[in-house]
Amino acid sequence: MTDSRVGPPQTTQQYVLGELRRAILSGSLAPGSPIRQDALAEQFGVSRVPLREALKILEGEGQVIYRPRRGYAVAELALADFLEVYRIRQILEEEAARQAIGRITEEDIERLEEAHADVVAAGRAGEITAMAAANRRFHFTLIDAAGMPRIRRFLRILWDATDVYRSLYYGDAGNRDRVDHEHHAIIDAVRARDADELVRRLDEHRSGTIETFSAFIEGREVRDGHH
Amino acid sequence: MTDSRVGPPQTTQQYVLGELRRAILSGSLAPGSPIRQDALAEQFGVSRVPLREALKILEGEGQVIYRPRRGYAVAELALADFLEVYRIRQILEEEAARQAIGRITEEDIERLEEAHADVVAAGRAGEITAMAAANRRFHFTLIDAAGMPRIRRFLRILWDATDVYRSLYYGDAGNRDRVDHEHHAIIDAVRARDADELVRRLDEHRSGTIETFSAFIEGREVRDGHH
DNA sequence: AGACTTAATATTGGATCCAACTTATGGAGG
DNA sequence: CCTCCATAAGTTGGATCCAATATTAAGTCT
Repeated sequence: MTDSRVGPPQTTQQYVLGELRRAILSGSLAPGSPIRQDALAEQFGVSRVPLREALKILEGEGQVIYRPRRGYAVAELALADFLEVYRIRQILEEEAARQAIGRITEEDIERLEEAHADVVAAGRAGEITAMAAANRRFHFTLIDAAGMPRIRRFLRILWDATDVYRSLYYGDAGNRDRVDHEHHAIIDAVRARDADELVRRLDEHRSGTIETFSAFIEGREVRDGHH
Repeated sequence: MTDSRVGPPQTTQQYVLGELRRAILSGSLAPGSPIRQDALAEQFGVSRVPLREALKILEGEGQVIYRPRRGYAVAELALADFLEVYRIRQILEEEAARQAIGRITEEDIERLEEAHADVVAAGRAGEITAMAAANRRFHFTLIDAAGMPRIRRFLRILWDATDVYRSLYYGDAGNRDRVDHEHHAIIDAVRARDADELVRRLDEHRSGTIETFSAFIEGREVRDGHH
């Protein structure tokens, strides 16, 4: 997803990192559950050393929580955390969009349209995971055009933090149509090199997911008694 | 290993992480230089395992660069990187400041003044390191008041990225006076609960350092022939 | 002399082992 | 029945060891 390029023989820690991301995303490592290093390492067929280094990366991204001598646990997103993530995304994506408008090339825009076509195709096929992946490619094509590597990194972390919930949104067919329209509007704004319009469209695009996620997380918090 | 530390018994990786930060900050690990794990581990009196975990954290923060099978090297800041860091700081610190204005307590403001007093005192004593530390406490008191942990984390990373150069700025007595005035203006804006004014003052405060650093980094790049 | 091969040396990556600490378990006493 | 303490089991943290790869040095051939 992030760096799943093939070719150079991967190190074990990179492999484990990928598996961990997948496990967290798929929910087989549920939010809040402790991570037993021995069991996981055996499951992955590796020793604990590369597992621990991968966990350190995830800790830095806030995907897992670490307490010395107590070990790691999968992070849980409280509603407040979730809203903060989206607020920061709004701020940083605005900056990235404005930078991108002045630098984006015709090829980038083609990639944008390709990614969007993949989103629609995956949506029709009902392949939620592929849809989420294409959606991410769509948005990061724009973000990459800004040429700001640190913003890019932060945004990747923020996207990862809420990725667990993304399938929720795409599961609904109505939302899929909505995404279709909104992506079109985004592409149009890019074509027109209209930064203000682009930012407006991006905000609009985000607002839909915020509502869906907020409702879900709030429900979960009430259920689990996080008060 | 000398256990001359206070508080909860630290793990070795935390100790090593602190030492690494110090070494990078002080320049004894110079930007661009490769990190020989064996030598460093011996120097710190530990094995390579905790060292590597600490390096993974620094990699996540962008303080070191990692290439599989080639090892780690201390990161170098190109001018473009530097400007990006400050641009992101401007954006995120504006958000933090606006949130803080509505939530900051009288005690927080007292802490702000205390930290500033420490800045001035250290400045007079010519203790650059202490001055930088107090300055950081000053700014993060404000940032903490925003109650946005992710913004806080990002800002810490951004501050760390440029900390190597900070002593440069504080070395100059004129800059020290300038900081004194600007901090006062910031505190006044907080007291008045004037968010717009606060953001203006923060921007102004940042602009001074940008000039100093830019000139320095540009000079270094020309010297070292970074194209 | 320079380019290419091949051997040596250095360095990183990962596995195993042991120590230190934390959490769970089982009594003993109130 | 509950609390407190001691013990046992489980888990993490770190050191050492070995394998895999990268880098440097030496040698060979044109």
